[in-house]
Amino acid sequence: MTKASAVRREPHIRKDTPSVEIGLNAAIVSVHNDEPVVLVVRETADAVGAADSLPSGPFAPREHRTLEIGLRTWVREQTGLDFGYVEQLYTFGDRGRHALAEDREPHVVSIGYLALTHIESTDDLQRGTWHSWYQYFPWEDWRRGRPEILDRDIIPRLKSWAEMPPMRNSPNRPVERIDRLRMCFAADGGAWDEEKVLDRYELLYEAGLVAEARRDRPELAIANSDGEQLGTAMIYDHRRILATAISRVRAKIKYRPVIFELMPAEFTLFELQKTVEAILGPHLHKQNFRRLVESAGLVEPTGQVKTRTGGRPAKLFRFRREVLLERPAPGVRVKPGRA
Amino acid sequence: MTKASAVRREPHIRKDTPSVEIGLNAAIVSVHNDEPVVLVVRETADAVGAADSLPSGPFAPREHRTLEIGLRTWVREQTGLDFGYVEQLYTFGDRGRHALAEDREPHVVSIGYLALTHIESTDDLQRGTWHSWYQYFPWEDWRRGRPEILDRDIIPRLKSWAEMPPMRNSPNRPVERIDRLRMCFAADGGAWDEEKVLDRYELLYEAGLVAEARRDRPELAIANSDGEQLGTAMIYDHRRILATAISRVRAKIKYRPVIFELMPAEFTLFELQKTVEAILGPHLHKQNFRRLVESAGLVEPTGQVKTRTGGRPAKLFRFRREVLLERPAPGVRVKPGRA
DNA sequence: CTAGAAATGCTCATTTGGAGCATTTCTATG
DNA sequence: CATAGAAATGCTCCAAATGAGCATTTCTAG
Repeated sequence: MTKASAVRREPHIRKDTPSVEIGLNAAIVSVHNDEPVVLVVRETADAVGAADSLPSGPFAPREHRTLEIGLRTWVREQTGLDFGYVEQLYTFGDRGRHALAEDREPHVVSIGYLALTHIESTDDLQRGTWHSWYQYFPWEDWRRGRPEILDRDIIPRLKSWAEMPPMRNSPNRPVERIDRLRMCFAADGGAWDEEKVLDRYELLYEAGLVAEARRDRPELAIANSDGEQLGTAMIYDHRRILATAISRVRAKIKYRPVIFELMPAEFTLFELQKTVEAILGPHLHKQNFRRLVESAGLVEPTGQVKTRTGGRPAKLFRFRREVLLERPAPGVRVKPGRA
Repeated sequence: MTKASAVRREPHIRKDTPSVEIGLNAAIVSVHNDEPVVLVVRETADAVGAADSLPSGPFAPREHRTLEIGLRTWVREQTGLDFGYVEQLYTFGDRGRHALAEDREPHVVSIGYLALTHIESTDDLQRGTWHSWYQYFPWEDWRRGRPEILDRDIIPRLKSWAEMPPMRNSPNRPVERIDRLRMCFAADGGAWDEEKVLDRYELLYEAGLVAEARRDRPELAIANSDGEQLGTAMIYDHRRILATAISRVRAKIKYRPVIFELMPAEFTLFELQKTVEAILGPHLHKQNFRRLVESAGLVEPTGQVKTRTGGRPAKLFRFRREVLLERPAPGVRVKPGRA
């Protein structure tokens, strides 16, 4: 390979570049009744293979001044919802990976976004279908202890996949598979890391255990047709985008005060804790949680109290914005990997 | 706004969507002689307005099976370098933001990547131009204490920008500007957060203080033509991508063992510390750093020692891969915000 | 042989984080 | 009205992690 002499003069302007379409996809997350939920647009069920999808649409540079404006436009059109907080997650170049490989389809690159919102009104509730995110990822639901589906369905099937001789053309040696299984699913005694949602989904996809994998690589369907469905499938790569979203929120609330995007203006500390636990999984010591958020300066009392809590009235708090100016990375710094 | 009834049937396939070109850009980072460096492709200087750029090229879905393969292809072609570790950073929808707004140009969306590599040979050194990243961001260089450019040029000019009445059409109220200034640049007594590289660059861009802003919005050029250049400019949005890359590495080495991508196979703990300090800024207590990486299980001794270190010979260590299986988020957990 | 520079080993005071006991103050109920 | 039950809150204790610095060991240069 020659060196810098090979530099092309104008690498950015090529007339013969085939066109690419950009899809914008929003994982809109909220917490309702202590349940983490995501806004899905249900496709009509009369079509065969209909599946849930995230609000989404193509980026039209002439109409949308920025990617984010395009996203907000599509979401507003499809659900009527105006969300506040949004951040970009990731750009996937192979959505519905092999399924759309036919050369006549325009190649679609999809950009996933995470939006956080608080459901204020029943109106908000009816703007689409809010589904618990655990419907798509039942193995992530540790609220009632370690989910059975792990030891009953997932780990055994992944184990046999990991021990299988890797297919030709696959760069994965078996040792790597077994290691990834251990890392992602805490197979032998390791600690469960609640942030590895995406890694787990991608492992299941590679192993051909989620419906999307069988959809994209029909040759897998025969081998893995038995056994329980692992979560509800979604259209294209939307479940992967949702997995990315969950990973991101779970990581981010620890060093950015984004949890307050999910709260009303005033709340009790226990309500805040319940919301954090909805996102991360329930494992927080009540008194220590209180000490944590108060001493971090994340909240301040409003002076009001809330009665009919079932016990002693609780002080109401609000988010203390000044914390952003005081600390470099303010967030609910619960320790990772103890769900 | 109506609700879910407005859902479009096939939001992903629109024949009338204008074409978009995707640019792939690599910030290839290394550490050479304790200096953090990035691989730039220098444009010929004979053209007016020539500027440094990152290795980059358009994504061609027919030729490139994935985005990442496309990126590697362009980098190999332009520099001859094969890097190992790479991760996607962010997708920018408005590169060279207003400059290319002419409707006839194809709209370009650029995806930035971060690659980490160790410079093995002098051959690697000659594959392009390795520039210290502080050439582009002199205000990030705290190796000899707080950089003078901050108090001499940056903060005063940002202060007057923050106090200026916001332009019409701008949603920023002055109070927000002053707060962002405080957050990003630790204006009054706050702690400098070494991870906020991108935030600082974007603030300078908005304030019209970097050359790219004057290039994209010529009306700013008059107001801000005086004063020192703030760092070397780059083509399109490449400096923004580099800022994103620096932010990401600085954050990531704290919870992922990516620092070892920058190291040779064997190294002394002090060499490791120097590399970390090159990335983060120098502020580490030697003995505690050693305790940190050893007790975290990040490294293991090879049994060899390295002499001619200028003093007592140093034990050689290597990265201990098993740590990935043992800990959820292994990294050099130095405290944030103390550079 | 000696000074200087690094590498290494250890100690000590603080801070932070995990657990649990004890008290206070509501609501629901007989 | 008195009492049980449920939460909210206040505090204490202990162990682990972190920040600083002193002391020793073992090279190289001169």
